[in-house]
Amino acid sequence: MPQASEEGGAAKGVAVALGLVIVAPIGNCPTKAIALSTQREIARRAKTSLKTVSRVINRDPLVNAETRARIEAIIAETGYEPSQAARMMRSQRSNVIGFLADGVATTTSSIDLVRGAQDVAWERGKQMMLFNIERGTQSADMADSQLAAFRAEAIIYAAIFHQEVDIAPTGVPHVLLNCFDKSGRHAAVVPDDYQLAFELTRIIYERGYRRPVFLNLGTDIVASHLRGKGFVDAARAAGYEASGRMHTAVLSPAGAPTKFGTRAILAEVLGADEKPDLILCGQDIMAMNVYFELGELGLKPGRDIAVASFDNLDPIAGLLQPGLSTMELPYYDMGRAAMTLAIDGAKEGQTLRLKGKFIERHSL
Amino acid sequence: MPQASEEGGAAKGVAVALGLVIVAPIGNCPTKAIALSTQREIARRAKTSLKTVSRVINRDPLVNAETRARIEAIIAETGYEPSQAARMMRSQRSNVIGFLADGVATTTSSIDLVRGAQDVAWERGKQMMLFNIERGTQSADMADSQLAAFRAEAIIYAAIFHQEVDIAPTGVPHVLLNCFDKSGRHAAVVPDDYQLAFELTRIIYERGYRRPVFLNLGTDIVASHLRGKGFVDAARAAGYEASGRMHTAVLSPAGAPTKFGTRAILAEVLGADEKPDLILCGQDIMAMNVYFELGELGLKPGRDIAVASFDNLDPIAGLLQPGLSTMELPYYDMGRAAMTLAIDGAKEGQTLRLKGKFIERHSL
DNA sequence: TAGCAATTGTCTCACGTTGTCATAAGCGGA
DNA sequence: TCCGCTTATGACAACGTGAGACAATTGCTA
Repeated sequence: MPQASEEGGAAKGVAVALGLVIVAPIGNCPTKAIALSTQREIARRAKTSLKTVSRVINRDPLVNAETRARIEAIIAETGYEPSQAARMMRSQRSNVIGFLADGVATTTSSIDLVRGAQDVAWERGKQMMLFNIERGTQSADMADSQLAAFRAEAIIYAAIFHQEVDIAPTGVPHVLLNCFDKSGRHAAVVPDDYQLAFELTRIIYERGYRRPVFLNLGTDIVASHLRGKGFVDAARAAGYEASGRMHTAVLSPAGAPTKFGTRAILAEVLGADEKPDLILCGQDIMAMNVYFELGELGLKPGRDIAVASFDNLDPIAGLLQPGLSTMELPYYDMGRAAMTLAIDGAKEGQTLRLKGKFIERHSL
Repeated sequence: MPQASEEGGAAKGVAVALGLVIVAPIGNCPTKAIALSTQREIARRAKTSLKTVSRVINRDPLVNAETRARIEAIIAETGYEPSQAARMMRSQRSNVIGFLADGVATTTSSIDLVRGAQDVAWERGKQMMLFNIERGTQSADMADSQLAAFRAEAIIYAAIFHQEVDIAPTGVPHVLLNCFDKSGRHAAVVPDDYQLAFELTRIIYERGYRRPVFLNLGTDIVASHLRGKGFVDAARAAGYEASGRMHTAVLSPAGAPTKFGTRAILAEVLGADEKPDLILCGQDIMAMNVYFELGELGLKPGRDIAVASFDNLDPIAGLLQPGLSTMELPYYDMGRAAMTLAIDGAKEGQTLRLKGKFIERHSL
């Protein structure tokens, strides 16, 4: 901590010197009672037996209402919580579900994967243990060890973008989130990228746009292929051929820092005879880039040319001017679905594809 | 005695044979061995005692090298991990540090708070249990209960922006992260907002800018006050009076969806006799807004007028065109510092202020 | 008075691990 | 042969919880 500057006035040196002495009065917390450690202690205070306390905690009906109330009062007063460690020992069930977030937590929208999973875990009385890892590094091994040490009952493995992964099966069932295993060894929850693109394209044609250009993600991206298909199919369903209207607008390989090729593509398509009436971007960040590049060309999104996208990335999509109309990826529901599969069990290789939602703003 | 009978005599071969027969259909996973459950089981396979296995696992030197190798081989082969639950029971130490992220995880940069804390936890052999909560809701109570059930040794409470909070003391020590308690009941780790603004302003004047305008955050924001002071002080240190150059550019109260008042302020200051040569924004998102509004006024940031900001928000700061020069908030180091305090203990009311770093791009 | 239900308590065990203490084997010296 | 010592290993208890078996007590009814 080289950058730290410390506060605390003149007492600093003294306090450090007296560290041990100062520790003693820490327990003097006036607002809340001291947390008691055991049921035995509760029983002692309630002047009853250990077994009766156990009965109350485990909702055994064979307890007198008055006794139950007395014990519950003491439990509430002392803030006692049964020891998870002891419960895990006794019951031989950990109730722990691991969540390995592979780089996930560095983007805002995929936080919703975590939130969805955690909400379900709470609803179902499970403990979710979350680890931010990077695949192939020490962090992944450490997370695995810790989950093994806690005897996790299932593990959710979440990827940062929709991709294929190779996760070796172990003793505990895995659920792949935002990724899948080609061999079908694990259950998976992924966004329905085909549907996302089909639905957005349907809306685009329905609103009268006829010359959309799709600036798609890199060809090594799973979503890219699926969305391209959805785009073309929806156009055909509307009676138009759009297969020539797709461009690859991400130059960097998957996982590397993003390099967009939007500038050159925009120059080309905007210079053509038949000018596009809409730019469909593979992701909101690309759309932001396109906003700037259109601005430099003197074009205002939403007025001179429409823009649409995928992600609904908070807070960018809402803060762009005009607000970006975009297909929201169903991350929260995906998180919920993955945790549900993890708890209830899934058929081997079962894959859930979740639909997205169109978020309307003013760029379309 | 039951161990002795299992180990000895003619039953041995049979037991092993049966063992293989039984194990085979259970663990039909070809890639990795079956995870065994207990040290007793390891001992049985190694034909040794429970205690000797325990010694090997706990690096007790009083074990014959040959015996150690034999046991370690079996442990490696089976992928055995000691049960945390049992260890917690036996040692009466949980090694668990709670991390309550109050809305934190919904912004990218503050993920670094989590990363920093988790890295230190790993380095120190602690288990960090992370909960995304919202203060005052059920989620906060549930997280508290779970941490109590796991007998967490300390709790880190992280806020989404630098603010004062009121956390009642409980039995376990708290470390406040990105927030503080006015009464000084808890240790705290916060960004040194005064330094951030002072340093950025110093650089601004050093580069020859003389008419900066500071579009500060809302007046109810702690950082706002501190940065305003740093701004004015640094200007004075450079020989200029800047107290009249500050505006409040966030109209919404803290925590509510952001409403910027930048448009009106820009119109005013750009219409004045003495036009500003630099717009200093309170946060990168505001800077993004300012980019758009300057664009609509026909001004290009970095060319016609400089822009600087606070946050280094990924990926916005790098993707704006031109890239945004901004003061990075030291979230990763703050997370590390908070976990260090949580593990090693902190003086009551101790406050750590961490300095930020200037990230140079092309808007300045 | 016996019989019964409701309530509470006693006692025991098991979960997996590890600290304490005890035991066993080997070996040199008296 | 015995003692003292080292090295290696094993037996046992206890952490907090929850469950079963069963006894004890009270109050009520047949």
